[in-house]
Amino acid sequence: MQFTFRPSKQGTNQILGELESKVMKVVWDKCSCTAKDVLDALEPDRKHAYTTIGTILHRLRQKGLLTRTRRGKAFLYKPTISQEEFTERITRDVLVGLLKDEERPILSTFVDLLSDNKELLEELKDLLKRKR
Amino acid sequence: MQFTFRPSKQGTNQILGELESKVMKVVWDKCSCTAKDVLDALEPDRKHAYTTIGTILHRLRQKGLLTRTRRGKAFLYKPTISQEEFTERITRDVLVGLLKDEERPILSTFVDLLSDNKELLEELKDLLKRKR
DNA sequence: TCTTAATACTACATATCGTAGTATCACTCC
DNA sequence: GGAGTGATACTACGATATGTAGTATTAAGA
Repeated sequence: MQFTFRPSKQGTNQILGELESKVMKVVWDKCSCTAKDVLDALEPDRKHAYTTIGTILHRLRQKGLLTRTRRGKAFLYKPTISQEEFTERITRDVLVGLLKDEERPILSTFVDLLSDNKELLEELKDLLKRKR
Repeated sequence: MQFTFRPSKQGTNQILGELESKVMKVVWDKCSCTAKDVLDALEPDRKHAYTTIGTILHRLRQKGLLTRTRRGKAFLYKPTISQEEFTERITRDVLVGLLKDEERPILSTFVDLLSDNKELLEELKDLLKRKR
């Protein structure tokens, strides 16, 4: 999967569109559900057309994030990857992307950003110790 | 400046379009130049229309990456930020974007990625030591 | 086989980026 | 100080991503 990362956004929204994000969250939450289920779960947000959800579900399948199986008249959508795995993969890919450029001051910038946060700093030190 | 980061691309191309990237590189390289200069510098690549460069230059100004001053008949374009500063800023913003999500396993993933590279690992340790 | 819920297909809007044509502007030279 | 022309502004089209939803078609189940 090829994606773009939007640092200014939040969570999965940094990768997916707003509605795509919401839909994925519902499917992750329910583990497997129909388009109708998604529509109902989204309802508190705003009323979307049934077909809008269908389109989003279709696109998420194209992106490889969902599969589906028929259940009676409708389809049952399932994530191909857990939210945790998704987050991990994104984190990894973004970092790999950053590390590609050897001119990029990623180490110093990273440590710099962590400076404000003692806990993270300690955690990083621990991780490094364990690497030895 | 709001941007999207494309991990799969290379260098400034992770942020800017392909042509935008090439144009910025020329301007950074020459420190200041006209549209004509850019066109000539790009020539080895491929022949673009003069007006295409104009459009790109205009968009880069909109993005706050270039300013210009008149020099005779033409304008002289200058970067508002050095390539190093740009790279730094991008690196910083992307990392901040990653750190926003506390569920994101950024530390462990980072250390993991560095595992293959003894030098980087050492550099990181040094940076941390100096932080104390 | 018919009904109808559900999906597929199509389409429009906005945004970004590559592309370039036409209209207009402003130096510079006579 | 007017004309010529090089340079820029404005406009526009195509492609892709995303939100949106209407219409056409399909297939489950009675």
